[in-house]
Amino acid sequence: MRRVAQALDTGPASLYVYVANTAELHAAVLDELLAGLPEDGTGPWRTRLDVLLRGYADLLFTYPGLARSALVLRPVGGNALRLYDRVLGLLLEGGVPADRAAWGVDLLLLYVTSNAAEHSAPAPGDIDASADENAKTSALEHALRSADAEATPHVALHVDQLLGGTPAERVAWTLQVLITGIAATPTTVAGDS
Amino acid sequence: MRRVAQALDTGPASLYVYVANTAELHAAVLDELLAGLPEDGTGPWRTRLDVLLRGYADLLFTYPGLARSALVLRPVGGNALRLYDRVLGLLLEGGVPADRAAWGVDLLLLYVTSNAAEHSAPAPGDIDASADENAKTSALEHALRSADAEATPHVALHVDQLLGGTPAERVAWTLQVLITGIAATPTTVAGDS
DNA sequence: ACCTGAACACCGTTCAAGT
DNA sequence: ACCTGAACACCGTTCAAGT
Repeated sequence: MRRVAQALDTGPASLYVYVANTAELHAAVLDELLAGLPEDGTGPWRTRLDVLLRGYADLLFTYPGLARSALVLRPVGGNALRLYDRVLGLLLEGGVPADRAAWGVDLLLLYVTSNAAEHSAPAPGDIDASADENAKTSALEHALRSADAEATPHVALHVDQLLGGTPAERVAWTLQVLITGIAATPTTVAGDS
Repeated sequence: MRRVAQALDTGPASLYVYVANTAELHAAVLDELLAGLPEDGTGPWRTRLDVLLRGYADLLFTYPGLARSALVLRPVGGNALRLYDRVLGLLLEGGVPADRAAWGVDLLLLYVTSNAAEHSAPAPGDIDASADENAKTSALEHALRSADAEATPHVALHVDQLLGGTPAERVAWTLQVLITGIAATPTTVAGDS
């Protein structure tokens, strides 16, 4: 709030004329940015869904603070609704039954959002995000590699696979997992399909 | 930090003798709490996996601040490793190929963590979390119900399904989606299976 | 050597006082 | 009626000074 106010050459109190709190400000900024998502192209639905979700992911990676905000307070602005609609539309185009597709939208966007939030340094010391990222990765790697084979036999046996793959490979795999699972798993709710 | 220090009848500076920062303190507390997860029982692996993940979810729902911390800084303490090991072991027991199971552990725990973080009020005004929860739900419901049928036709057509299901039903469905997808989706990495 | 009081550098939010 | 300076009530972290 204080930084935004400063950029607008006023005091932080002035912002409260337009937004109720920081969460609302974040939501408004995010919805504005969502207008910049690439338009739908041509090609198979699966590819277009990938492009759309990656576009959203890129946006959230660029502004990790917004990813954290979007996680606790779901975006409900006009552009966010259009994003939901596009994801839902693509799943339906792919032949996913409506009830599964409806719940699946939530899951896909939750994954993209939380993945972006996860790979983000905590807000304050935002000076060197990639150094922080490396520190986190090597802390995890060290913990897994020095795992006790007695206490955690499966981890010890499969360290290389636990740590394997590039971030891009893992994201691609995870999206495939989600879409496959969504298409294959009936909901408990009766309804059209 | 200040609250913890006060509970220990000292100043906040004293804590920095034992931890480097707030993130480390959170990680230590979480790992301590993870020791209280229920032991593995008997029955089909799928049920035991559900019980384990729900136990973790309950813990994170009880301390939403820890869920947010665990999201940005992965737990790597001894008890966290045991949790990874148990989840990995159960997937392997279920016949999931090792490479998929290894990546799947990450995804399952990310989902549980981010779901807990999502359903948590922002830290400061933690007075009435359920009121905040209701406000968020009705804001989402209102946004979806008043969706423009022109701009977002799929959303307009499937509002009831988008909003349908109890939280418990959605969690159960999502876990099924994840496990189904994990078991069915080959990784891009060559290796044992 | 180990601990800590006090200060530093921030936050978001409120409200009385201004125009 | 609309805007905002200044204050309030917090944070996490540092470091010089104490024991």
